[in-house]
Amino acid sequence: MSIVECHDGRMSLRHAVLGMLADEPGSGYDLLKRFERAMASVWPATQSQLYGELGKLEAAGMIHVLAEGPRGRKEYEITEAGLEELRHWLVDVDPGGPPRSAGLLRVYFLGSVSPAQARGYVASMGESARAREERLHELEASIDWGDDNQSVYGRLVLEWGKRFSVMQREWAEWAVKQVE
Amino acid sequence: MSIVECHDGRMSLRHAVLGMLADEPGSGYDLLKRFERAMASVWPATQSQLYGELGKLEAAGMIHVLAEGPRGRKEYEITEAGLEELRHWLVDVDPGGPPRSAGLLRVYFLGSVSPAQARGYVASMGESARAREERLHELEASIDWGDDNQSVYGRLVLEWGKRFSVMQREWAEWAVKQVE
DNA sequence: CGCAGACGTTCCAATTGTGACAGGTCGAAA
DNA sequence: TTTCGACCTGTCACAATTGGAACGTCTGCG
Repeated sequence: MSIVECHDGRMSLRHAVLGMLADEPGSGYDLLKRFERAMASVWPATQSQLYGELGKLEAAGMIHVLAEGPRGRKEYEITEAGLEELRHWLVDVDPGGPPRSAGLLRVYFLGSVSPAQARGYVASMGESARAREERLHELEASIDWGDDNQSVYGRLVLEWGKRFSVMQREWAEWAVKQVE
Repeated sequence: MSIVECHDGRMSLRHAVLGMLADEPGSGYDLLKRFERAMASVWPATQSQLYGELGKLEAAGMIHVLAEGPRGRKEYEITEAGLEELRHWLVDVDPGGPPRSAGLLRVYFLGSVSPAQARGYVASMGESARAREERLHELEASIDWGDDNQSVYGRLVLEWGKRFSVMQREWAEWAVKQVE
């Protein structure tokens, strides 16, 4: 049982960090910013988690300190072992079904409130989907897309978000009519 | 600060339990079965969680023991306070954006593996979506839908699942072409 | 009878996520 | 010069989630 245990269960944060560092080295602070900017809607992370993970990853030899900056800044770089772990995670599939959704859970129980309230709730789901749709369109327009990997795969994720939002909005419109 | 604190943060399991009991009284074991059958893909729960929540909910006065059965079986029923809490949760909206998705997270980092592998991964996402699509269609056919609340709102959730699966499959088909 | 298997509850240990807090360094503007 | 905001690292306590083990009770069956 080596340090690189095969905890095949979740812990995707670890891989999120590895993935960001695989793209480009950076400090914990950098990663925090990158998480906020690019992945807030896919995999939010707090500072506590990030620094904790960085410490564990370094101990496990998956990343190492590339350089130290002004204020104790530690710039991390992914190691060969880290890259291997990342690829292993990416290839050994089984993303495990759709994740839990508090929004949908609520729909199950809408029988406990009045039809009018239920309709209101579903409508608000549609509205928030529409708002997300707009935000994503703006985001798309504000980024200058290149041909690098990050652009290609980032575009894939963005497109997914757009399609998801459209689906949710259309579903909500349909659902409002059903609750009558 | 009453027992019914306003921990507005998550903890949807509590409300999932309340929702199930609002629909129909039952024991922990019953709920476990119902969770497996109806909500496995929306909000999975384990026995540890269920029994724990039941204890806390009883202590908080949101449910009470309706009857005791053969093997120490305790059949719970939701109380007025519990119903109120459930409705409060349903109405005080803000479901909080789309949840984290390990599947999408991976897409971000596909630049770390070969295009062929990336294409393979995206294709597998499409395939699993297609499989889910089929399962849901079978599920739909196997249920005899009535006009009760459970049927109406259950149908809404099912439809959401179907649309989600279709979206994901179509996205995957599109994405495979992009990775070239 | 004896026992497999469903029923039913309870406890525990480990991991992960959240939010607040504590502290230190640097650059630039007032 | 002082002060402020951005930078940068870390720790703590708590809640939520997961997974498994332990343990007793009833029912049906050979």
